[in-house]
Amino acid sequence: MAAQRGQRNGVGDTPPAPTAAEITTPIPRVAEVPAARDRARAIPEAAVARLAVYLRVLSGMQEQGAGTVSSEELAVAAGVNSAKLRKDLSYIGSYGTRGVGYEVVVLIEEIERILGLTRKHSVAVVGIGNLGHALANYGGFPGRGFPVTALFDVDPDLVGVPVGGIPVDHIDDIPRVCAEREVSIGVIATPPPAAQAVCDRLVEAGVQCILNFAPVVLQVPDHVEVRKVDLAVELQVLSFHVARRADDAAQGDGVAGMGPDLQVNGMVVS
Amino acid sequence: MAAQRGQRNGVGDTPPAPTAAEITTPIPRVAEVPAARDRARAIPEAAVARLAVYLRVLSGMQEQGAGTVSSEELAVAAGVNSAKLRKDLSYIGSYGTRGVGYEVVVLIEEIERILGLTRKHSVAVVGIGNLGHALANYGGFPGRGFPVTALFDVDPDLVGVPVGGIPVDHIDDIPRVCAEREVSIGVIATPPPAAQAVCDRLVEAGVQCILNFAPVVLQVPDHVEVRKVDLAVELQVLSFHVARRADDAAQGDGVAGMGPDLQVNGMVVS
DNA sequence: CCAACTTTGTGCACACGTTCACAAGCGGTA
DNA sequence: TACCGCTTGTGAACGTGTGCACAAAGTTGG
Ligand SMILES: NC(=O)c1ccc[n+]([C@@H]2O[C@H](COP(=O)([O-])OP(=O)(O)OC[C@H]3O[C@@H](n4cnc5c(N)ncnc54)[C@H](O)[C@@H]3O)[C@@H](O)[C@H]2O)c1
Ligand SMILES: NC(=O)c1ccc[n+]([C@@H]2O[C@H](COP(=O)([O-])OP(=O)(O)OC[C@H]3O[C@@H](n4cnc5c(N)ncnc54)[C@H](O)[C@@H]3O)[C@@H](O)[C@H]2O)c1
Repeated sequence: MAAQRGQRNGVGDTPPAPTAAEITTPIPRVAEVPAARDRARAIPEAAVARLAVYLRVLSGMQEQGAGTVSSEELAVAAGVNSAKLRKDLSYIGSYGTRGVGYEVVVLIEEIERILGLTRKHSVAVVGIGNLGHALANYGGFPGRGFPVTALFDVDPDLVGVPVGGIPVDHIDDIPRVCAEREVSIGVIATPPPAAQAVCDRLVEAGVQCILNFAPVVLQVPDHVEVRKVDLAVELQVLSFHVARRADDAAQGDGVAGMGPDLQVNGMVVS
Repeated sequence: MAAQRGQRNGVGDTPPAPTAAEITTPIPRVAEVPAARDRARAIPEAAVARLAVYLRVLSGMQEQGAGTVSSEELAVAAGVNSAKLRKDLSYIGSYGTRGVGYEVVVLIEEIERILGLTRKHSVAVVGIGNLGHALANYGGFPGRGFPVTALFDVDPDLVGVPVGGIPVDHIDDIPRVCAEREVSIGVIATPPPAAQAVCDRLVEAGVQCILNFAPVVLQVPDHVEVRKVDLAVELQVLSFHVARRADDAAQGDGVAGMGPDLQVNGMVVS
């Protein structure tokens, strides 16, 4: 019976103290980032994900030699509306110049700081099958501050074999290897039945972040952050939209004719 | 001007009628899906994604021979709170029995119907590199109603080679092959610079849903639905949480001692 | 130095999503 | 039949996120 509320009970909610941020901040540090640290707590999850996107776009702009961007330009490039972009940026501070825009370099620095990218985050992949191989071979992570430093599998044929330049270790070595290489993010790419066990091992080894590709709901302690990538769910959501659209069309409403704007792209720059 | 964010603009809003459900619901139902279709429109995006998860969990329960589930059981298994689960289910209709729970079979049927899974959705993968191979070889999709029926690449060495049992076609054949095999979902797994061009080709070929793995913001017409899977963003969001947590620890604030409850994992089953 | 113009940063209202809490409905039992 | 305990379904409160619209702040040109 009963104690079911567990989830919200122990986790999500700010338990008793609504204070959170407006406390006087009793001089935790004289060093830089004075108020910014406090702000970090208040950044909406959705905004964090977008900041990562802005960062990527900004990097591209920097390579093309752009010195400054306006919120409008950046917004268009990132596929969001400019008000939202400015609000997102405001969560991390005020680094723009009114009448001008933002300095690309400054914005990159600040976003990286807020996202914790000033530090390298060592990544371990567990389950070196189809997906694990793809991840291990992918060159895009190290460049963005996420070096893949450890690979694990149970298959004895795989252990010792290097994949993407890194030899596969046996999962029994998770504790030792993760400690040695200071792994901070674990990626689970095992079959679903093995996922929870692997997750438990990673957590025991001190890994605090998990990216899970197995279609399973993982149970973890409060101090561990899990994000899941579930391709089947993505496909099903797409399927839902097709179905909804089909229904709309079947109903034969006036919108069907799609007069409003031709099919160039969903975004209007003006 | 204006139509900038096709995504939200065209869809989400409940136009005029707040009626929705509080009508007396006369005549529960004899003919199917009369009102249900209307409801489909009102299902929050977030709920749709969760319905897909419930569906997976229910399938597992069905295989284990379960006949009925209570919202509480299902909620725990799906990792959500039971009120949310019931609300989500209520969007698709009332298929439970008070005092008892839901019939697993019925729930599966209804969710599949709402998600449009009664129809098969043919999938095409474009870009048969690391990731494309993994996707093509993955056996989990066909079983869930998403048969991968076409593969495309530009690399002449790949064209004609079968991957996961399906021969790779050249991207110039996208229009023909997609039409022949009635592809309804396109998966983009090409390098970022090629993504937009590939997307345009798919759209031109009549594909209405795109799942994009390339870290690029795709521009599409309003009638095309795009979902993106951006692993770099996932990792960066995790990084953000590590950083935030590190800050919290550094601040050594009083919240640490809170001790409302220890609880090993977020969920209490009793 | 001022006026005109540009762009940021944000208060505010609204939309969306989550959670609570309870009446309504059902099965079982006396 | 009448009662009782259990579980659903949902109105309503609440919290989060989005977008508008504008004052503040800067730049440019005269
Ligand atoms: N491949 C895809 O495109 C794809 C798509 C969606 C979801 N997924 C999910 O990702 C996961 C991996 O998929 P895959 O196609 O790479 O599977 P796979 O079978 O190719 O690889 C699984 C790997 O995990 C290893 N393994 C098994 N048990 C293990 C354990 N206890 N500890 C460590 N390693 C173990 C196996 O030896 C194997 O190398 C699955 O959960 C799958 O559902 C994969
Ligand atoms: N591999 C991963 O784990 C991973 C992780 C995150 C993101 N991604 C993204 O997924 C995409 C694919 O990654 P990958 O590792 O498989 O890359 P890859 O280089 O291994 O494969 C890319 C494939 O696309 C093909 N290609 C190139 N241009 C094409 C075009 N115009 N039309 C069709 N095909 C074309 C290439 O021939 C190649 O086979 C990239 O955008 C990458 O950023 C991959």
